[in-house]
Amino acid sequence: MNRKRNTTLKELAKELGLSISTVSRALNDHPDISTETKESVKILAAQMHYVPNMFAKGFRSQKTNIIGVIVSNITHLFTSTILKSILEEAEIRGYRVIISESNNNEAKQSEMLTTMSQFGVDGVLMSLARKTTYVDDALRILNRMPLVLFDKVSSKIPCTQIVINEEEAAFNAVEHLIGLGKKRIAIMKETENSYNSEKRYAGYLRALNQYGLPVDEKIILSTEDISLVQGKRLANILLSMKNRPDAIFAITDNAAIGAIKALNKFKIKIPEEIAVVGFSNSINSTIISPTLTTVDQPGDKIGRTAVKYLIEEIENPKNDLLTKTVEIKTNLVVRDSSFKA
Amino acid sequence: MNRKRNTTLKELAKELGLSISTVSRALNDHPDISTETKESVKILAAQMHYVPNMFAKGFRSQKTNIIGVIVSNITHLFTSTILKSILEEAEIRGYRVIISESNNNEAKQSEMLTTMSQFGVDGVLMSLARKTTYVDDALRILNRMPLVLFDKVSSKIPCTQIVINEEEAAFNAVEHLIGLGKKRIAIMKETENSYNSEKRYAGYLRALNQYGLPVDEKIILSTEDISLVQGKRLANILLSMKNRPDAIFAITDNAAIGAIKALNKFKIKIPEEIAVVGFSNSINSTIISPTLTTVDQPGDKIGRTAVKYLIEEIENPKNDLLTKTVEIKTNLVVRDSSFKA
DNA sequence: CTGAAAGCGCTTACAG
DNA sequence: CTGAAAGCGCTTACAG
Repeated sequence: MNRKRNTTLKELAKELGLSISTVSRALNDHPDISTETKESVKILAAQMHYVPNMFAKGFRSQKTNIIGVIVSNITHLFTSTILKSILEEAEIRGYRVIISESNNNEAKQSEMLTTMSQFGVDGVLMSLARKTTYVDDALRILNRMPLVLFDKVSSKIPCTQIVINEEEAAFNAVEHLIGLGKKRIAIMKETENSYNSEKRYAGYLRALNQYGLPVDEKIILSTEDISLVQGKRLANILLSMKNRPDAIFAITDNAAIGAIKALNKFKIKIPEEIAVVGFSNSINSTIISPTLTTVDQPGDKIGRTAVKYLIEEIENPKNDLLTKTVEIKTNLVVRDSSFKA
Repeated sequence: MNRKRNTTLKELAKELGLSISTVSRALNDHPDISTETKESVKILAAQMHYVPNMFAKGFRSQKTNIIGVIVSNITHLFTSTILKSILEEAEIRGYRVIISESNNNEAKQSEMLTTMSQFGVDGVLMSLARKTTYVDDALRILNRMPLVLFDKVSSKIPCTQIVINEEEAAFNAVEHLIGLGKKRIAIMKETENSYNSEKRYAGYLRALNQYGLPVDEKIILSTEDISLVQGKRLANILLSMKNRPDAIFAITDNAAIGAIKALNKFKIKIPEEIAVVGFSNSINSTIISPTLTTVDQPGDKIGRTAVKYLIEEIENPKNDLLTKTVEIKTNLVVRDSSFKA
């Protein structure tokens, strides 16, 4: 079949008996052009369904109005919520978005950065792949365009970073458990020292210290992949102890839900015998029984803030490299898994 | 700060004392160029971190290798699963992806189509906004580039459409309930006649007919927004009947889960008194208690298939407009909400 | 085997 | 108020 080509400035110009320059200016509301000319040009443009070719435009002006976004896994609700707000906020500000997934693969992530650069995006938003150690590509990108990190960040990359108040959020969660009278609070965290896991662990320790509770290594559990299955497994370990904990703080909802499933199986009363608190406020936290107390991370706000800072840097390139860290406040959502009946 | 610009062919050419043409050809492995020249060009290109400017390239060749994707809501797991596979499959085939959300807003959807066209994407993948009636913009796009619809489709748009076997899937689900000995099966569906809801309803009716069960309008419930809350509400209506159903087929997992929550509240035994089957195999279906029997929609396969057909049409534009409908098979996942103990 | 030149669709400094 | 011309970075038919 024969595809129609898009209408071009040239065709409009020919049709109107004007020059391409004039048509271009008329469409862009240049003050030099007379109102009547503008009028007639716009009418014909609408009639012929003229849409400017953004490639030509961006190519010419060295500005594409495209933002590149790199995340590890788009199917995580937290991630897709952030993406949704990025799409919305970017669109409001006149930018389009190209999304890539690294799948937590560092090599892939580097490759995506290169691709972004090929496409001449005006800036990049990125949440780092787990265990990212090689940051040279990110640094090279940073030399060419603004880069803003969010959620999974790294101090090795001197750029604006948008995070939640991880430490404080964890502190609040544990403090809440202490407020319920819990004295032996286990934690389920990640083995490797991801930014997020480390901060949450720090908040846990601070809460115990501040309220004079002993820190017991035996109930500080770590796992590589902090998933539902691992939550179950770790909960079973806790249940097998003579000196069981009376509360569990899991640094992800999935692990917390796995723990609840394990506790339910053994008919442990939640929260009376063991209270459980998660982190993320995923949908599942309202589906599980009992419903899960958890930290709500405002993905929406994270996305919008990241876009705001990135576009600010794109449009005001005068600023020097700034390593600003922006903390977004979270909220503890108390539900049945920790509610003192 | 001073951003570095990307290295260009011109710079490479100057450095090497070659013409731009030769450098371009060397990089593209043109047969005319000598091995040594290619070698030296490629070495310098790597050293100087040369990345081709895709804008210039696409602009010149009238091919961007970008696919536009329009979905209604990226945060639905089913949608993000499809998107994930679209990203993967497109990348394998050398395409990048621009994603837009319509938020089920028809005007927004039209706008997105125009934007896609502005960016000169090579083709568009789209899942229609609910209640889409105005298809002129889609038809215009179709005149300019290949368009493939998936999931939410419309017979008004003559293009390749990727769907699941909605009718058969619903038939199988209801047949399964009948196999358990259920004789009075309620359905929760959508008020408006979306493609998906209609097909599932048709499957429901066919199963009842085929097994000689009466169709009772009173237990055929419709709602505009087939959500968890609505599922609860409709379940309460069913429970208030003198002649209660012994099974519920909800055309979405959310509604099914809402129903289960309502039944749990009234201590109705699931599946003995009332069995429940949903549709989607969302994560929640394994979190709810009892776990939910549901139709697994292979989002992954839908995405890959859509990309495959679209790129096929992009790269072989000779084919005439073809209204092919591709059906992806689904699977009934039987869990506790319908398992005869 | 290599180069000069045109051109993709647009914007914009320059000239009138 | 309008137009001719250059140029963004690349590819490719044409010439040698």
